[in-house]
Amino acid sequence: MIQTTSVENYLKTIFHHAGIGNNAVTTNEIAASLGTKAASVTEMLKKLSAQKLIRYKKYNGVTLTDSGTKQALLIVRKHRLWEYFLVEKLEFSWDEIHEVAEQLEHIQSEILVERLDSFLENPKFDPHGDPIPDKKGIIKKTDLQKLIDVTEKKEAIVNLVTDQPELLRYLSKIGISIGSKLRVIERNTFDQSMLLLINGKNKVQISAEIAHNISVQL
Amino acid sequence: MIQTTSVENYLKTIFHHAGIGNNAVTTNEIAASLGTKAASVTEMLKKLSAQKLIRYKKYNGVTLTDSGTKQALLIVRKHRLWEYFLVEKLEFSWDEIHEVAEQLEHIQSEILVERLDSFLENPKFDPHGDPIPDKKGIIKKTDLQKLIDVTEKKEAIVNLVTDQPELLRYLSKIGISIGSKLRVIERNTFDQSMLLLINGKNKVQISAEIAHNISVQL
DNA sequence: ATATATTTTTAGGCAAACCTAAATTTTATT
DNA sequence: AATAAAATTTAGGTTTGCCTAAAAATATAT
Ligand SMILES: [Mn+2]
Ligand SMILES: [Mn+2]
Ligand SMILES: [Mn+2]
Ligand SMILES: [Mn+2]
Repeated sequence: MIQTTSVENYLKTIFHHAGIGNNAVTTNEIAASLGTKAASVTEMLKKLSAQKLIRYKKYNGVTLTDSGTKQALLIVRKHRLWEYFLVEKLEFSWDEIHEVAEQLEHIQSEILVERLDSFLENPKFDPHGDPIPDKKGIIKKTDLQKLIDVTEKKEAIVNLVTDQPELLRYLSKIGISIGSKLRVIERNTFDQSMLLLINGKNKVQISAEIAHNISVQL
Repeated sequence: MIQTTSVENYLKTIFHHAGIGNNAVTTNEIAASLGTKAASVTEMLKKLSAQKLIRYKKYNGVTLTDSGTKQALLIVRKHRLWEYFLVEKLEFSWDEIHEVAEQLEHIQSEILVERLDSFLENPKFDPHGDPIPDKKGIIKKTDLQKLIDVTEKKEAIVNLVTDQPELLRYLSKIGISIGSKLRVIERNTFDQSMLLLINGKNKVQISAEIAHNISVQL
């Protein structure tokens, strides 16, 4: 079944908020995430439920069904493939791509997705380090840990950052990108901020807020 | 001003039907072209007119204003750039691209269009031979003539074909593509059908209907 | 010139997706 | 357990873009 852009955005939002455990997602979370009001969300949840894309019991939040998950994964696949395309082929920077990918992810054409995937040589991660689901919706999972949890003196490689333009521009400014080698020189126990050595060159102090949005591999 | 997909499709349709002279386009023509009803068109014409995208006087058809033309040209530019991309980069065939381009043409991002144009190395014609307007909306005009008007014994190069999937598949089947060299061996004066020699190799008989949809350069 | 046919517009409705305000249910606090 | 607060749902509207049926205007044919 072909869905409207709106339905696709609801599915994607529920998918992202449910996390790996497919936990129940609340009406308010969805509303906040989509920039709509709770009343509008309730209305849409009834429609999604009628289509068996979600399990919905009044006042109890929602979970995606297998069908809903499958559709959400396809949208995520398209979003991330397009982001990869924009960076690798069209020379966009990583903070410019999300908004455009939000539009491109809704283009309906199976052949387009598969040809794009081939053209890009089947990338496994998007420019922010998020895994790209394969045609069947399977996501490669890597074991990452948040930079905020890395102990003093340890070294780590940046593998994933949160896709938020402001954060991304800031990271670019201080010289952090996917693949950067970080050494945690010092952790401030008061505010959780940390002093980093980036690629063995520059020392930079980052807030806990920033450290929460960077994931690394030791 | 950002327009809805629907408004963009109306502008594009009016643009295509108005032709080079910016002739008035009728309500029924638009309805037929968009697969909507005349009543819906009338309603939309009022909105376009209120936005000064068209000149509209009841019962008199419409013409695009400069602003309307400019917007239509941008959509046409995007449509044709995406078609070029699909064929040249993603290995689509010329009959598979129109529907996808109908969706892609509505992606709103100026930077995307310009980066795509650069990535494709500023193509001047799409896969059917239609000229791609440049950033300013300027279209390269070539002097072509319809194959139906080519006199017996003459040779001509195929430069443009109508973007209709069924026609395109048929042309592929009989070996006609952009750049093919055609010799008009014989014209049937009864039904206007013609016998062609394609690239000096194959002889093929085509109907007047087909000949109307091929344009050539002598 | 009048009658007929065609085109276009108007009037009244519908579905999708949003909204605000009010009612209801659930959760948290005393 | 009763009350207050927060979350969710319901009720009633709005806008966009479509529809059918009827009315009005224009074009065509006798
Ligand atoms: Mn993104
Ligand atoms: Mn989206
Ligand atoms: Mn096309
Ligand atoms: Mn379109």
